[in-house]
Amino acid sequence: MTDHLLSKGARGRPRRFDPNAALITGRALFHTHGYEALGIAAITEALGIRPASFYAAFGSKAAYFERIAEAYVAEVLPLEAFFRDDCPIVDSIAELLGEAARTYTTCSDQAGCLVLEALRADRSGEGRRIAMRVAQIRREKLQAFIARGAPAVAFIATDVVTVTMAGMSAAARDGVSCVCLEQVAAVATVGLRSLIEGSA
Amino acid sequence: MTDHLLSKGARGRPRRFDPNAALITGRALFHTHGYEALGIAAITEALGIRPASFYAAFGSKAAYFERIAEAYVAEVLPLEAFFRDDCPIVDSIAELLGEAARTYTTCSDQAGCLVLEALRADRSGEGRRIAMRVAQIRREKLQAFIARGAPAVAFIATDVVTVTMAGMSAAARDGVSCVCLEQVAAVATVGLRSLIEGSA
DNA sequence: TAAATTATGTAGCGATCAATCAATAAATTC
DNA sequence: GAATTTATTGATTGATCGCTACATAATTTA
Repeated sequence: MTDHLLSKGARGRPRRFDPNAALITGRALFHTHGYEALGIAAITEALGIRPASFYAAFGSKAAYFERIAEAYVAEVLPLEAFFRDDCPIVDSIAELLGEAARTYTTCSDQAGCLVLEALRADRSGEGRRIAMRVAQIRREKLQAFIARGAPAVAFIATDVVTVTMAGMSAAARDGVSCVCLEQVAAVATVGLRSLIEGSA
Repeated sequence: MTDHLLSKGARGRPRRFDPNAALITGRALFHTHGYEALGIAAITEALGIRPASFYAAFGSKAAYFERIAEAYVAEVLPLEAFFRDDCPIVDSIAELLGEAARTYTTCSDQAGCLVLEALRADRSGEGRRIAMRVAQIRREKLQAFIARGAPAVAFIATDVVTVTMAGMSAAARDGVSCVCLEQVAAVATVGLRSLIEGSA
């Protein structure tokens, strides 16, 4: 329980809070309020610590968010889990879009994708820079997966998936239900199937 | 040129700026920077006036934005221009999505839809409230148009169009090109055609 | 026990936010 | 010309932003 406080050979005064738990809490806070709208005051109050402790542990709000965003994409809708070589590419995409519909609507006050919504919320700030980088890495990974099964249309198919997921994330934020998004995902899949099979 | 200054029967000291021109300028500013990120200081500097003059003319930043947003939806991608009874509904949608692809990418520093991007940028503020209302009215109008040609699937088709346009606006903001978005629109149209024709 | 190290609490930094106040200037009406 | 009306200028207001300086507290190492 308090292992993190008494770690081996840690000199100096021990922390009174768990940085890992603080990342979990911060993830929920950023998902609910967005990057810009979530202030240090709200973060430190939720964590039960003072700003000085926050900055000693994480460096800056941007660095804190960056760690949270990277952990998020590694855990939520991991592309590796959807794209397997024994499965037609369009079926993988259909699964991904359907699961996105469900994931984006699981919690009403944390609707949509943490990264995609942060990307939209910031126009030029540090939050956008971070979300942009994380989203871009994910996009390239997605394109590589699609290229294995449909190289001729990998670029455009990636754009379609990206646009659809961004739109679904936005719609989820606006209150669109899970079943509606699942239907949207199904319609998008029809178009993608036509695109991919037409290129075979 | 200065007609607005010398309007008939206007008592009191005349304005030194044109409110209509200020709305045009503000539209470009909001489109570029977003609602939250655009401050009164930047607005008044761009208009060449002092904050007090701005508030005397428009009341508040929110009211200023509301007038701009309403003028925007009335002018940009007007639904009435796309949906005519002598035209299959899916063709109207295809035209709308294609034109959205072009509109959203005409100016790189004003990419995407002014209203949809404002909707995404604000999580709970006044900007979101306004953009939400404007977008909702537009959504209902779109659904009514689609229902005339495809009543059985009007709701889901409206969701598909809404999600696609929100995603295209986001992608345009992130630098996706016009031709890419046109291809995305074409793929989405394939799915919609299947949906609508399957319900006939 | 002394020195070194690290985290904490308190307090506040300068900047920016939307919005406003009082005083003044410029027009019309009487 | 005097009164009225409206817009202007200039200086702020209180709140909040991300962030930090400083002294103190709590731990390890020597």
